[in-house]
Amino acid sequence: MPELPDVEVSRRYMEATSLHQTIKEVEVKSPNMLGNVTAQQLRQRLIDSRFDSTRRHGKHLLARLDQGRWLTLHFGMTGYLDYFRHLTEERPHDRLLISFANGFHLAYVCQRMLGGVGLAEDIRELVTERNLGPDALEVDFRVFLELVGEKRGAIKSALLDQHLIAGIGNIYADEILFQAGLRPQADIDRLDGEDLEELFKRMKQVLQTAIDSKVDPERFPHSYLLPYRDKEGRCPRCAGKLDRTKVSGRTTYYCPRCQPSTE
DNA sequence: CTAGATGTTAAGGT
DNA sequence: CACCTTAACATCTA
Repeated sequence: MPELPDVEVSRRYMEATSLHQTIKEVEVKSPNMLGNVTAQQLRQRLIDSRFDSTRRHGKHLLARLDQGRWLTLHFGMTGYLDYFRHLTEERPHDRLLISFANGFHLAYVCQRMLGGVGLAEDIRELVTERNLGPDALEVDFRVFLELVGEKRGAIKSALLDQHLIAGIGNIYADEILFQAGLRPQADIDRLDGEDLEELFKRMKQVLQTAIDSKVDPERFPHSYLLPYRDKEGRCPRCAGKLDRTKVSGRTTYYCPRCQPSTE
C-alpha cells in the first residue's frame, strides 16, 4: 500500500474522519513499533488532546495535536489506517489504537511491522531527523535537476532514494519510468535534458493521477503499467512481454521496446 | 516448503 | 567517498 500516493490518500482519510475529536484512550499494541517515544509518553501526549490538522512528507504522515507536537506515522510495506465504530475481538494487526470521545476508533494497522510511530516537534524536525529529500510532489524542476545531477548509477535508484527525493517507492518508480519511456537501469549520466524533463513531468503526473484515482488500480488510465506488473505481464502500449530484473535490490518490471536502452 | 512482497537500514565488497 | 548487493526486520500468501 504505502508509497506517496497511498500515504496521501490515508492523510485525507484521517483528515475526513479523525480531526477535532477528543482522544479518550490510546492503546500501544506493539511497543516495538515506537520510534522516539515510549508508550507512556505517547499516551500522555495524545490523551485529552485532539488532532487539528495533517501533513505528509514523502511516505510519512503527520497529525498535529492541538496541545502541540505532531504524531508521526510511517506505514512500512503493509500499513494503513482504519476508522471504525465497533471494536471486535479479532484485529490482530492493530499496532496503535486511538479511541475518540464519539465512540469511534482509529487504528494504525501494520501487519509486517516495518513501519513506525513517533512524535515530532514539527515537520522540519522529522525531515532533518530522517534526512529526507524534498517531497516528490513539491520539488520544483530546478531542484530536481540539481539533486538528480549529483547522483550516479541507475536512474531508478535515484527515484527510490528517500534522502534525495521523498515519496517514490518500487511500484511508482517503475510506473514513472515506464511513462517516461526510460529504462530503469539507465545510467543517470547518459540521460539528456529532455529525458530529465520528461522524467520530472511524468513523476508529478503519475503521482497525482494515482492520488486522483484513490490508488485504485481499476481507476488508473489504461496506459498504466501497474496492473500488468507481474510475471507473464504484457506491455499495455505494445503488448510485448515485459522484462523482469533487479535494480537497487528491488524487483523491476519494464518494457524492453517502449523503454529503450540508452546504450 | 520456498520465494517473494509497496520499506529502510546496516554491513560488507568494489 | 559513492556506489552496489545482501541480509535483516515480522508476517503472510502464492
